[in-house]
Amino acid sequence: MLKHIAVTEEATHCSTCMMGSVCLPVGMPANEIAKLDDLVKDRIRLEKGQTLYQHGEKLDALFGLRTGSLKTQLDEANGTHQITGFFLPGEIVGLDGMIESKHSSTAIAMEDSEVCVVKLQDIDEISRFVPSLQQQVRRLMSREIARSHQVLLALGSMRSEQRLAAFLLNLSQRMTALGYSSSEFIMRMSREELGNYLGLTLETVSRLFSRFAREGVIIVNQRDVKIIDMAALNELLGKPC
Amino acid sequence: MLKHIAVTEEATHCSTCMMGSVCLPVGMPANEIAKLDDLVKDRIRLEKGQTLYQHGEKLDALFGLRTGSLKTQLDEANGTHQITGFFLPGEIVGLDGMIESKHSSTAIAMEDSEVCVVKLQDIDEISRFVPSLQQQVRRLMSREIARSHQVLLALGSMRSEQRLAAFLLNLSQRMTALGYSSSEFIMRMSREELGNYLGLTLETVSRLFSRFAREGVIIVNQRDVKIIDMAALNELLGKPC
DNA sequence: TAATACGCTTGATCCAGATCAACGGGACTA
DNA sequence: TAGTCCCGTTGATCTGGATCAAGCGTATTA
Repeated sequence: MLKHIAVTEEATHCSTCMMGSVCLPVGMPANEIAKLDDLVKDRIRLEKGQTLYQHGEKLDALFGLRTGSLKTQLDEANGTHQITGFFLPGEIVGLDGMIESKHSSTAIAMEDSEVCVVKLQDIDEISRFVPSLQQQVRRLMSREIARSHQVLLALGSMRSEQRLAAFLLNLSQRMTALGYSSSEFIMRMSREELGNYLGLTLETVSRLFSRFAREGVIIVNQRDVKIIDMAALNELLGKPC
Repeated sequence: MLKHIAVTEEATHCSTCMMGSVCLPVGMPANEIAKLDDLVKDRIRLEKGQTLYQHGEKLDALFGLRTGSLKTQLDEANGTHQITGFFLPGEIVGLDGMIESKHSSTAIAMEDSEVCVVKLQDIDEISRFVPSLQQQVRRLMSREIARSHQVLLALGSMRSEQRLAAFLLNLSQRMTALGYSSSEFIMRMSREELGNYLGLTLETVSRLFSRFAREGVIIVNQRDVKIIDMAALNELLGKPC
């Protein structure tokens, strides 16, 4: 059962939330953000491994990740699954599959996490007074599409080492946006989860980490990664450094 | 230069368009669709190979494909590209990358085509009087995300034969929605384009077509495909027939 | 403290699909 | 009518990453 928390304290309003600079309101005019206080009436606390929503469930809200990390995955008929995304604080989960008002994927907490619940109904309501909100939702959905396409690019036309390099660089950027170090971070996912996401086996992922470390590009200690040679990773992707 | 056509005739209004059942208005209440007449003020005729929009260009409209077919692709630094989607009549192009109001991909006509131009500005305008329009746009974007995730599933965890099977079944469904035969259709893309999309080489795609034909699952004649044994394709995907 | 489990690493081997190569057929051109 | 181009097919060979297998370190439990 999901653990709901009524939002009463000041700190949890969008206008005063620490995450405002990266979360749902990002890029909105300040005077409009101030009007978003009624957007989040509810939060949910998730334990590691707990499911936020499941494929087929009714969708009536988006979720802004406050703390922790989530993964989304498509469950297949044969019992396997494909991970479609890893989410960090400030990122919005649940944008996929509003078709028929049903979720098209499953979202699972990779560690103890907390999400803000944003009812679609409230979005429509508040949009009347905050014109930029609709555009904001469009922008966020568009970002999700673009993100998917980037993964598609990786899976469709990159070799294993390039996929991992692209992943590490992407994670690095997102950590920076959160105010963390761009070169040193802890990955919340297992080798298996990462392999699944990147279309590789866990063994290949493990070997790649070892190889990158041997070549002095990174330092790895289990899930703790330190990027030593950012340029080398970029070079792998054929990008000018 | 893109060829614009002012919309004056009755036939091109959304409320009376033949494509209404599959295009942007799909699923909207009839009385609301009637109010969409000012949504499309402009159409564009594209010749085969012509570019509708390019990565980085300003985005201020969505495009409803009226006739023909398009592909979207991400262009890479090294000159290669990854095709991210094939679009049939009634489908909406341009949903990706409204971030920073810039297109994140390139859209190219695979044959002579025609698109309806839907200005974002007009969507916002008309939404005031047609509440369901915003939800509709969300639904369409969500469908695009779900679609990307399906491709991601194919690229990430299917073998080559499964990818082609999934593609053929998907195409079959979409042709049905358009009122065409579900079992016989012409593919507008080359083996190379299909290979690119599916993360395979053109040779592998060609061999798969030959093999499916040899096994009596399909009949292929260049780009003309006839599905003989739909169940066999479903079986390849591990789905109950 | 040992025992079991889980996640990660590393080695050996295998194979699906890539790559290299040749050819064939239809469409367009001169 | 031959010539050229483009696209698709098919064969031979190669290889990146999968698969199979063993062992290791750390965390959890008894």
